Amino acid sequence: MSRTEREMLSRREREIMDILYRNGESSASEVQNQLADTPSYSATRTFLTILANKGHVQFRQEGRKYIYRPCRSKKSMGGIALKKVISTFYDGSPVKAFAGLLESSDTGLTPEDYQRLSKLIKKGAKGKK
Amino acid sequence: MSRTEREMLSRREREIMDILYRNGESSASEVQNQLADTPSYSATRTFLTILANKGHVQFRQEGRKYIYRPCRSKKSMGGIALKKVISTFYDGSPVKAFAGLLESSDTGLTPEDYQRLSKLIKKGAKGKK
DNA sequence: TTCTGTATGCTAATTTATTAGCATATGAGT
DNA sequence: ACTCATATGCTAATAAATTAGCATACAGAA
Repeated sequence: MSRTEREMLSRREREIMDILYRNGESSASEVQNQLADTPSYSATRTFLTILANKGHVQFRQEGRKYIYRPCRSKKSMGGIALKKVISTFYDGSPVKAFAGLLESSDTGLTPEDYQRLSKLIKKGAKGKK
Repeated sequence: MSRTEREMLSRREREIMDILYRNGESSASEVQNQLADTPSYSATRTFLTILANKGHVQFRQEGRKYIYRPCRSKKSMGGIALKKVISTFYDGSPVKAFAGLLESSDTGLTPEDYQRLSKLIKKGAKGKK
């Protein structure tokens, strides 16, 4: 299997990866219940097995069931996903992306968040010089 | 066609939408050339037509060719995509996402960027109180 | 023990996505 | 006018994704 084939996820596969990233780890039936247009249990299992074979998820046995989780870290995958969005919608500029986020009316950011952000930026700017 | 059906894009459809969002607008052959594993021209056309029927893209005739572009704005779609990534990988916290971005070694941010960000945050915090 | 609910493994059917092919139109250059 | 390159529209074939079904195992309750 070529690299691009391993990377290439179908819709359901992507959905499942997203669920696993959100949850950290899940059993097959937990995944099934969180899938849109809930498919059969065996359909769900099929995808989990495919994902395991492709090396995207690993699992451990716990009692009678398998618990699945992504192989690669949430953090590193998040970074990749973020960069892709920024590249597609914000001309590759993180600043533009962030500006867009801030100017939406319901940022959901608390005053504390703003403080934290200020700190992060100061720290970043310092590391730069 | 149900709403979820219209929303549901296949891999190629998604790829094409991303290209159109990045470019703003494109002819069929421009799209074709930017697709991974370049498919035939007619395959490309098929997808563009499907996307038009689903209401995701519109087109105008220019000379002898059609120029396609997304129906919905880059800005609003970017916001949605960003929120999805933040929800999947950063516990729904924009602050966490931004922190992750800043701490990666190659942020690509210039000192000017840091200044701009500071300003944005100050402005945001002000609007808040 | 026996029944029940929920696991897994494997297989096969169906639906969807993806592709190429062909007929046809049109503008540009010779 | 004729040819070439490049459009579009439509259709049909191929490949991949998605689904359900069935056999089986095993833990816990009756």
